[in-house]
Amino acid sequence: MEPLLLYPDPAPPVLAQALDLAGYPWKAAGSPDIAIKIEPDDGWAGAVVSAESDPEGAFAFCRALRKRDLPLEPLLLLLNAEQVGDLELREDLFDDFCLAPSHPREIEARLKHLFWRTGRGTRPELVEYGPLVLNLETYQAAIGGRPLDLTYMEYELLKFLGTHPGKVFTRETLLSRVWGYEYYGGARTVDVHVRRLRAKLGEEHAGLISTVRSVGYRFGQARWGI
Amino acid sequence: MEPLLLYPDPAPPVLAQALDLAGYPWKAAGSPDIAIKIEPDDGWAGAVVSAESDPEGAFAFCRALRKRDLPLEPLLLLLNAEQVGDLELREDLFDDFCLAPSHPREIEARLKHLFWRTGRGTRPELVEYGPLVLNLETYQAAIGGRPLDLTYMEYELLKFLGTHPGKVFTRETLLSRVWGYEYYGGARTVDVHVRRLRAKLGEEHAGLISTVRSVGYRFGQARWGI
DNA sequence: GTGTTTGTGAACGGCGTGTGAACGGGGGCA
DNA sequence: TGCCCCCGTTCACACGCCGTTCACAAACAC
Repeated sequence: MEPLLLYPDPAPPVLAQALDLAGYPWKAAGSPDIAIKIEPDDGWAGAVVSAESDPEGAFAFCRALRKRDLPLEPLLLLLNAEQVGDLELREDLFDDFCLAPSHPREIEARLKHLFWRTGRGTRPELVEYGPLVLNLETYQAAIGGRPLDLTYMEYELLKFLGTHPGKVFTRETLLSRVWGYEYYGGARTVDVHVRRLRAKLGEEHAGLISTVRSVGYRFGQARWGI
Repeated sequence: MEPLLLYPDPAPPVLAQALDLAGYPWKAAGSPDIAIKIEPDDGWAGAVVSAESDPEGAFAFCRALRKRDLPLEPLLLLLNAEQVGDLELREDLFDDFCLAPSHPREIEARLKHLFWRTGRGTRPELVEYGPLVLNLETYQAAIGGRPLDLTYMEYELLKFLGTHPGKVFTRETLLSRVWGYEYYGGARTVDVHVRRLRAKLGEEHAGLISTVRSVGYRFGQARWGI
């Protein structure tokens, strides 16, 4: 996804943190000239402008973005509560605004709605580990760009393992976490599913799931930290 | 100026006070039926819906307003901070939202911006995906240029799926989002509608709706980017 | 070498889904 | 007011996928 353009530079820590949390890439610029200079080839996904510390500069920044050949949108404006009056007669400079103290989830929700409005759709929720990608919204998986045709339980198992890379799980743990707490089946069921997963991952990536003898299974490389 | 439509009835005191302060006339209604009954000849200027006390009812109210021949807009939604997550998959139900405790001046500013925005028509009237085209204004559908003769529920289902291409929905989700929250019917109803949709789409395009076993249905192909 | 643990192939059976058909309520029309 | 058609809903049944289990072979530990 293309990055969001932020103002000012450095961006307000709360804003940067909120965007990182929501998974939006971003770059900050302190002036329209710099924004052009660091603009990616694919352009900006949108802009988030904070008018909290320097209102004049912020509005000038917005105006510059709107005057481009391809007006930058969507544009989200961050304000202090006392600055609401400043919005008057500046309706064309922004698409939505957010009042401080702005909660990260409000910023995220506003960006989401803005992207939906402008027809760009939202980003899919992905689980990634090396060449493996799981799309949680579409229930599809791919390894090295090749789509995987997984059954429901295979997908659920791989999703669980993929969200806890490096960690070793016993069969009992997997049964309770993936199959459900009330599950009373044989532990060998896990083995069979792991085998089928390895087969579908292909010889090249079968090693992504490793066996820890007398314990259980591990996805990805062992972690030595944390 | 035409009045704003408020929900619920009686309207939250803070909201009523904010609108009075800003000089917006308004009327409150507790249900879509009442809203129609007390609607002025010139129609509503817009709506402000509070989801703070009764989220279920509020969203149902929004949906009813959007399903009218002339969808009511703009629609401003008032929420508690914890309800932000509820906005997911409901992007089409509102044009802007405002988090409690909402300051009167924020509500005023948002209404002002909404009116400025909607003066220029921002809501999409077409839903397109590949060969499929849905005209939201005329309630007509076409696939590959060939008109589709869809019933009301078929159209609503296809519209919902078509506005979220690639995403998998459970039958329960579809029932609540397309049929309505208060719906308590069998999940197999969805199956039958999907079957009829596939039949009307024709053998060539029946694959547009794919079954995800043990989960639900997906429209169109998965998106791996953006 | 022996015992335990895991990989492998195959078969069973349940459950989720597709399919055809029928019911029944609501709206249009006479 | 009565009729009839449309359409949303529900039911019964069949099919096939897929989760589960088993028996046996292979690998590893001691």
